[in-house]
Amino acid sequence: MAKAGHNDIAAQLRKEIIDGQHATGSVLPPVPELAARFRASESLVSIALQQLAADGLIRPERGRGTTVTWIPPRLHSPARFAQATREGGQAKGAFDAEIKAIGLVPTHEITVERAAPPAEIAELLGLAEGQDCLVRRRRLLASGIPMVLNATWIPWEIAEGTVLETPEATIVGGVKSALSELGFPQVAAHERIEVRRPTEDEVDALEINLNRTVIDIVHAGRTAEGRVVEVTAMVTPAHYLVIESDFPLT
Amino acid sequence: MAKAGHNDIAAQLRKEIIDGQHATGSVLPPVPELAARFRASESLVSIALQQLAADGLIRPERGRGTTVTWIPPRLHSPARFAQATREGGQAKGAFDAEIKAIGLVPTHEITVERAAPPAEIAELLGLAEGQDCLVRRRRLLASGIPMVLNATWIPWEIAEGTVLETPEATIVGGVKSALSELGFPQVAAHERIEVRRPTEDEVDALEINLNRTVIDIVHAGRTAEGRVVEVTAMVTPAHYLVIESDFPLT
DNA sequence: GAGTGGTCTAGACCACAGA
DNA sequence: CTGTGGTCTAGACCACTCG
Repeated sequence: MAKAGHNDIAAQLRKEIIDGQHATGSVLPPVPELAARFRASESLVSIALQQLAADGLIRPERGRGTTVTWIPPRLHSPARFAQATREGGQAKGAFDAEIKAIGLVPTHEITVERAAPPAEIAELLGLAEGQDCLVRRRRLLASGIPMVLNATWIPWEIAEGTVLETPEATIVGGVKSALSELGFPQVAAHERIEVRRPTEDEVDALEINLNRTVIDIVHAGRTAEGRVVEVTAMVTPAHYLVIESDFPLT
Repeated sequence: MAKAGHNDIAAQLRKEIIDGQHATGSVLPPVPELAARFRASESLVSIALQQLAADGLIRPERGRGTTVTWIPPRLHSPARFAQATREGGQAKGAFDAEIKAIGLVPTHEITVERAAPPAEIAELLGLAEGQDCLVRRRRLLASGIPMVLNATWIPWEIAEGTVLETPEATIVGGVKSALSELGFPQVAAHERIEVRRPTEDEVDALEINLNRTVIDIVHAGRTAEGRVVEVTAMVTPAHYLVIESDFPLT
């Protein structure tokens, strides 16, 4: 291997990982070994590894080594995230299927709690200060690698004492169906997609590098009367998602 | 200023820039000065500056200094990129208005040429190998800072000899209206949104850091017969864009 | 304790812009 | 020629994991 800069080292390793020479879950050679291979200092190799970590290809851990965390084909929402959440059961099923298809093991963590929504969510829901929500939080993982953070906020007065409080398992038909049966059928939705740096909480929950970018999708569903009865916020590391949609032109 | 790590230095400078202590277009203090201020080595400051450059807040240039390139409020597409391109004239106007509103000067570069589409575009347009397109490329800048790269591909057999070949100025009513008048009214569109690392060409054209992420939106408009007559690819550095959309739930 | 990655420094050297 | 940022090194030191 000829003398290389940190961009070259990163590019070469990136290529090798994507080409499958380092399987997801395997451990890269230690830094001193890579340094020898590329005839570069260990500092240089470290910088290259940080770059790959920012892309989500690897996860270096002190004392343990550098694990490959690349998820080969991108997770994509064939129709659109909206459509996926529309049918809760299927959304879970779709995630499971996509992860299984690439040979990884999908897992889910679901928590349900009562909490005050952040200002942005409260505004979308038209809630005043002090009005709580039911929050359904989900964390989706592929073979232990966190891939998606998902939080659905529903006004407490709507959700209290209903099936929505069920934490375990997926609500059959999804949150939107459940809300519909409770008398709040949704007819339209608004979505806001943003690409940004992760918050500290997201860095922890998604176990990602500080320099990774995330996609933040905020989805608000409203009834025929115009009331927003559900806001779902999804955060996922940027390179995991391709969004596709079809729509009519007027 | 207490002793700081590179993340601290980057965070502090980021805060100062966003708070307006360093105006867009101004030049940051030189590296040795910042190093003294933060009681850190120059190498450390360099790393911090690279981090900010990857976020698009600054553009360090050898010999010249480090220019602040932050665009304060985010450029956002109120309805959706699709809607903006639908009305070409207005899209240009909307960009101009948003840039002017934050005190910067919008400029445009438009080129029109005949070229072979890349494989992905050709497939969307249903073109065989060797069939050319008319390409209308636009580069939108705010006070000299490139913000958007835009390429519209139209099959040559449709565009040849029409108003679409007009390079200067915006086609009144936009490309979609022009196509409609040529007998190809569009009734629906497909969009694919992806967040990724920039290509080398994009790094040059957008004058961005290698580590910056870009948003890539590919928009395909089709007629009632199902023929795709126009594909528009838009690339913009990630933090410049917030996408919003409204749609019905069925 | 040995080996992992993470951070930082001091300094060398380079590429480039501008007076 | 001076000052700018960019890259790289060698090595010190640290935090962590695992046997």
